[in-house]
Amino acid sequence: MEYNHSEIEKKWQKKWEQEKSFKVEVDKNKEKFYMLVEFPYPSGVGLHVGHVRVYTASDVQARFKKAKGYNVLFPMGWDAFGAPAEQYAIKNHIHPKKAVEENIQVFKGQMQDLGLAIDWDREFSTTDPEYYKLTQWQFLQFYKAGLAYKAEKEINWCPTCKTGLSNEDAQGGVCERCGSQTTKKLKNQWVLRMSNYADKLLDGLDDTEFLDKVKTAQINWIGKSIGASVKFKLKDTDDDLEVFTTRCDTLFGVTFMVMSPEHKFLEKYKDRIKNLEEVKAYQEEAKHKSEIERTDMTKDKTGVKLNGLTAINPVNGEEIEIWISDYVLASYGTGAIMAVPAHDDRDFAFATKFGIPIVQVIKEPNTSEDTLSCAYTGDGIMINSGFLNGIDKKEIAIDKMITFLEEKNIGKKTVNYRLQDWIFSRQRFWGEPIPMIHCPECGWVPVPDKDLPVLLPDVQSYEPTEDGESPLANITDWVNVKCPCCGHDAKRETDTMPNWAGSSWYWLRYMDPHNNNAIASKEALDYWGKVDLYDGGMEHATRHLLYARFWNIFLHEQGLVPNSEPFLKRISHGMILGSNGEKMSKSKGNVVNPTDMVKEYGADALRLYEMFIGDYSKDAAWNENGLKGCRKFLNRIWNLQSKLNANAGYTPSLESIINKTIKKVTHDIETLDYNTAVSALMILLNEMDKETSITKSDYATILQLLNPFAPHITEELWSKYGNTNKLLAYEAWPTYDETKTIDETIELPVQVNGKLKGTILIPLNVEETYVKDTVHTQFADLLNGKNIAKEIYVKNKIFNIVVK
RNA sequence: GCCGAUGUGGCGGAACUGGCAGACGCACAUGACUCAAAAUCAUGCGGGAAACCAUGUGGGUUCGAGUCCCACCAUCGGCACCA
Repeated sequence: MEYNHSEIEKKWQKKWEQEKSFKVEVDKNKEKFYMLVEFPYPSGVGLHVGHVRVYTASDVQARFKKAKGYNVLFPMGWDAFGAPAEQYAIKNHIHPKKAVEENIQVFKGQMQDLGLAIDWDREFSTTDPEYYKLTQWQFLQFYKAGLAYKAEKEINWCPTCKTGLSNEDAQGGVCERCGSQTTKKLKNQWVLRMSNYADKLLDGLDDTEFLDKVKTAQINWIGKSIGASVKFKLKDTDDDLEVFTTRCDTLFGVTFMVMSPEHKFLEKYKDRIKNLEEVKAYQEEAKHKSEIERTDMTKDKTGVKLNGLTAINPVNGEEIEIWISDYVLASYGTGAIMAVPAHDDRDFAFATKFGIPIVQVIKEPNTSEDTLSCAYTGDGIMINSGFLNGIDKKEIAIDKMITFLEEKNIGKKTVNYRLQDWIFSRQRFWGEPIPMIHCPECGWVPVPDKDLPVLLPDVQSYEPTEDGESPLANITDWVNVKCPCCGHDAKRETDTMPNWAGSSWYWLRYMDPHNNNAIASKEALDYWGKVDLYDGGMEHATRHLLYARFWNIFLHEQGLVPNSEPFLKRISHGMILGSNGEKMSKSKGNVVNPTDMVKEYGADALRLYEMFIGDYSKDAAWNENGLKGCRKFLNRIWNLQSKLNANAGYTPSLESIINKTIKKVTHDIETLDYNTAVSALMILLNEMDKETSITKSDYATILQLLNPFAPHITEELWSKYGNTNKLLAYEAWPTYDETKTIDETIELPVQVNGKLKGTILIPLNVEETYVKDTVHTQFADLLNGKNIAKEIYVKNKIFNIVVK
């Protein structure tokens, strides 16, 4: 017999809503648990079955922790600024605000159909003026702390989106919004000083329980590297050409230097450069290359020698030629390097191509000194290196060189980071306006707090402009204002914030979402504290997660939030792939719509299936037959009601398996092993089905254990057969008796030479002689005429006989 | 190139600190019910006639290895002309 899922699911969803079953308030008598899942962009296409997996897993945690007695905060909201909403609006010729409203309704409806235990009273969108007022206010705190500045910067530029991008948004030279190749463009930008926080972002990881791969991704992105800065005198000038190196021990092997094509000395000393035309041509060429072309390692090295400029090696006074090449990046270190071709692959390739001398300073073991067919980068004895000669450990040589450089004041120990400041300006319409005003008299002036929020104006066209200006720049009514300082005519900043701004503090807002005066009340911030469990995709490991931590560390320093680190534990989930094992996409025709699945099989079956589909952290391919199987399981749970008898307590023959299952499901939910938790429930059902009848207690327990996965059907059956009149959603999690999870008789495997020959039944913890006798009796045939060399008994585990 | 992860039946996947490999589900096969089909229920289901052989490949440690060690192969992910 099948149950009517639509009827039951609607019934309980309505009940939970009416009773506000999942509404939560600060309650200091209870321990809190904050379950956070990344809030979605409400795009036009609706929920993906991948969302269902993540939200269900979070919901299982939320319901489970609630049943365990925690005060659970499980909120949801909308990250609605940024590309998807804007693209959808442009395509459908509606205002982004309207598009967002429509899409939120679709998303929310789909989430409610899943029966998620969300406190909807805490819902908000990053595009709500009440919310972005506070985003703007926080930007101003960065500004006032000297951490937001406007600067002419070489930035990543997406020619398709016509907007600037941060380094994080242009990873690998590809625009995160549209996938186009990015180029470099010099632009006046708002920037946040995130690089000042590199060490704090690294050290803070120790206070988290992030997955190792998440930590590693962040550590790689921050890219801390310890070395030395060294000054090379520019011959016949007062300037030094400063470089950063991690191998200052090879300083005697420097035979040339390389500046990036953007280096400022090229402009400063253009009069001295004799081949300026050639240099200019090279600079121009570099400028027009995309990031991908520039960083393509397979291409040949290119470069131009600067005629008329030379440097002096500070350790031996030798004159060194200077080149420019695009393999040196303007954005890292000092934008110039000392080249040691004997011991660096890139420098070696460059020197070989252009016929520059190569001086070996580290002796490669077991070779003669003059056979260098490629750069040698290993350990060896220092040679041709003056006071370093004979040292055979690079650490010692480096230390000695740093001491020398510092004594002579020509260099010092330096730390460099790959992490750069956060380019915070976007030339797009659909984002938070940056609340700054430019006055010809006063310069940049922050919008006073009382004038926040700076609302987005209603406009005719929100398409990006050709000239790289924000679409807001054309709206003169909006742009022209009086200076808040002196009253002079002034202009608003027309750039908007990146979509990462709104998501950089949203978890704080959930704590107290209707507070008109502050991010959240002190009471709420103190009580809810850190997010206990934060679920999100790996694609955010070096973007959202880095920005959010940076933002929170800053707020903490300002005394605005109690913790420096916002998230205790970060986990990531695998994707749901199409049935062909490929990523779901319209063009591949393998998209599964969760709404169709809910209609046909029910939300409970869909939830259960997505929890059962496989290891939560790994990708899994969709298989509708698997979903059918889970629906079948729920039908069998439903039909179990026909087997109920009037006996009290657990059925004796089921007592052990019930206790074991409570233990396993509890453990597996805690360790996020949802698939094995579901499997344990299936095993329990199979056992119950074998009985001719079961008790109400038997039934009640399996319903409770199943409840986090399939909340509707269990709630319905609980209302008929449960132990209490309360909703199952309010019931405490079942407990188990450890002694009842232990079997008194065990089946012991018996091996001969490590190969399984059979099993014997023995009482638990029985003495070894008994086991030995039993084995010898039961396996007499096998042992007959054999020479027993050794017998190994591992208590209650195995009996192994070694024969010759 | 560096760092990390993964590799188990036809498929998704189980297997705690080394101790019965393949739990659970799907698919498949046979049977029951049915005029028939679907649904449901029951049984079987890694290979091999068997001894045995099987957890990417080749070695090793061990009474015993999916699990530990060494080498390699493959796939995926992160970083990458980062000095």
